[in-house]
Amino acid sequence: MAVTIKEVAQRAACSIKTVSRVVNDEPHVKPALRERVLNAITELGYVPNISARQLVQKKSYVICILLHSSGSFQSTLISKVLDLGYEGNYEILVQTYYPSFSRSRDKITTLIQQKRIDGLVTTPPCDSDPFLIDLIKSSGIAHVHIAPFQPTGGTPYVSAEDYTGAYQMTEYLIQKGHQRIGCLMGLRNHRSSLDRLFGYKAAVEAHALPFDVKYLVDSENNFPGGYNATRMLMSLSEPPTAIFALSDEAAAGALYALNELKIDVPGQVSLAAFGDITHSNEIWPGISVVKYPLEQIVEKSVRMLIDLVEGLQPDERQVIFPTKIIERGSIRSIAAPVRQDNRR
Amino acid sequence: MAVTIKEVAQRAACSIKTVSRVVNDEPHVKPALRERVLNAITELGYVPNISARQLVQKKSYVICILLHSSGSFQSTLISKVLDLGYEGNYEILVQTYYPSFSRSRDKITTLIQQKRIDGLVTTPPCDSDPFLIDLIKSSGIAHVHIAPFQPTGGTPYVSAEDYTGAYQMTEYLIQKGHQRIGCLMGLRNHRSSLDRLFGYKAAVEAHALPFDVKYLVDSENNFPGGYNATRMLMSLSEPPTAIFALSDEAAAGALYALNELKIDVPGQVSLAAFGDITHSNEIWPGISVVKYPLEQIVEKSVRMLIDLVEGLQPDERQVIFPTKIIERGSIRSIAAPVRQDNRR
DNA sequence: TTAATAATTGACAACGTTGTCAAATCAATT
DNA sequence: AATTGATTTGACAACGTTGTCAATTATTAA
Repeated sequence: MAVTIKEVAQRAACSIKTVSRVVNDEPHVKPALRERVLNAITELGYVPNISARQLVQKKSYVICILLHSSGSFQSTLISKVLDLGYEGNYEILVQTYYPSFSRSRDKITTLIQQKRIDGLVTTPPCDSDPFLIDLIKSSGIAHVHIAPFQPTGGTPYVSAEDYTGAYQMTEYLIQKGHQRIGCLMGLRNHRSSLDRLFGYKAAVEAHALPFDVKYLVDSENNFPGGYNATRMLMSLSEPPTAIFALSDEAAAGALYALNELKIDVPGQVSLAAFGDITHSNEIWPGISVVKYPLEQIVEKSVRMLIDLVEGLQPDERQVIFPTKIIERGSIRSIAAPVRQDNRR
Repeated sequence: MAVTIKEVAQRAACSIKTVSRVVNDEPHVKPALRERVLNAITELGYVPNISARQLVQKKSYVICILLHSSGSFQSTLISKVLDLGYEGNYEILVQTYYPSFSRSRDKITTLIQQKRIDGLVTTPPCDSDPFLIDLIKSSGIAHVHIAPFQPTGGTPYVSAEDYTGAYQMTEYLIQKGHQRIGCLMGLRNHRSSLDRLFGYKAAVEAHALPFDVKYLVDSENNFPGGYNATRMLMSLSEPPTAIFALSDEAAAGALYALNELKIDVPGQVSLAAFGDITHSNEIWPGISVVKYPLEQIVEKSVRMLIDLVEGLQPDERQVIFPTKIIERGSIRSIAAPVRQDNRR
């Protein structure tokens, strides 16, 4: 049915190897012959059979990106990855991975063993699963990792300035006169969230503000988390004048809670967020954010992985993208009140 | 490096063909020998090479689902699809497709020509691209289609009761005493939205209410669309007492607009939506909806596709799932006012 | 027991490509 | 013109499976 390399060779009156060379842009074919082969290819509508190539090259030309679950972070990531699928020879297989879930483990094991994938990009918290890390190590499959640290020594990774970004936003709030800054932090087992928290804390301390644990509220990185944490913050005897949510979703919950409490933003309370990953500006217009450059991170990690798969040593093995503050009007300057404590 | 079928055969002292039979659960192997082969397989850690199998069977064991762009509909769909990837022999390749975009066309053409995919699930509006439909037809690739009609005669499809669901919700609102029901409709080239609109219209007319075009507002299926349309509706001299948004995102925009206008939901205006696709109940708690069974649809369409790929004629070629109304408290009964017109 | 039939097993040729290496051709130098 | 060396080309063996069909063995019927 399908046209094979043999038929092309016949038509171009040369050997199949020559056709192969032309198809793969290898040198050592004279222009005239190359032309003849190219013509034969178009005339016959020849398309190389990938399975045969895979068989002999022991390569699947499929790379895989592992995700934990699907939320807004994931959906942005996925859409970026899917668009990368337009490039090059590689198909991109997206697969969910739930740590300690045996079906996840079986699936990824099979994918690797059957050589259906040449490489793997992981995102937290997948990389904290020892089984997965062991599997990757022992199989020797190419691996790049999206997160602010190395799960296994020396694994290349791509990340953003979580610490610095949070530090800068906190400092910015302080410079606007805020002294009581509530912080909606994410889960403690998520390294990015932790780094952001450290950045917040460092900025507060650097400016000799009282670091008060009561302004630090645990909250999952989602809407109800931000909602509940904000209700709690605003019920304090000395409520914060600014709230810094370490995720988009928590910020959305915070905004909702403030609306409900008839607290004007930014009139009465300023709001800042870390993320801007979802189309948050469309859904919740006007929240000032530290932009997390997810799209750049995803693109870079895939490109690094392809380099690794192709045996090129990437020039960088750790890439950290800068963050930046985007002002959208949810932060207001307030007159700095007289400092109460911390004056020695 | 990797263990091959040959080595297993050697160890089990039989032919490679016998090993193949055991691996593929074919008959005609005596229990004792089968046992021996199975042992050899575990002892050596043998895993069949998929590329070789692909080569000889002319089958990729990858199926593809095409999407237009990434939004919340897409993200739910994707996460469902990704979880289906835990089953069976097929990997699922998710690929964006933008009608009339040449890179999209090249990509899908290549995927099909290189036999990297065995089958294809399409979602609107991809299926309205004549190039894609032609390609699918001429290549003869297996195809299932998520939408309320057939783009090409006889293509199997999976869908939901868009018309009936909208009819029922509208009727429900009417029974609650509402006579002026605003409708935020989606784009007119999206067949599902159209069907919903027809359902709304039919219900209004069936109850002898005045069908007034001013209550029918164009709005893209997103937040700003719903926001703007609602502002417009509420500025009418006789604003609606209920708003029916034909998508989740538009409903979110509507709720935001109503909040901004200090209009209580459901105290002053009732709100209903069609969708519940996103985790809308978490993000915008309490909107009453017609549930669109996206997850069932996706699962069914993939299973149908696999059946088609395997040459099984699926028993159903059109599957339409029912919708249902979920009350979450955004709809209020109002005393039926005296009918003004329509009394003859 | 023998013949006929059914079940089991294996030898070997595909599948369509790329890698290896030898042969053939060409260009450059003596 | 002969020799050398580089370039171009091709023959053929992988790659690891499954499909075909023949050979073998077991089972049944006469």
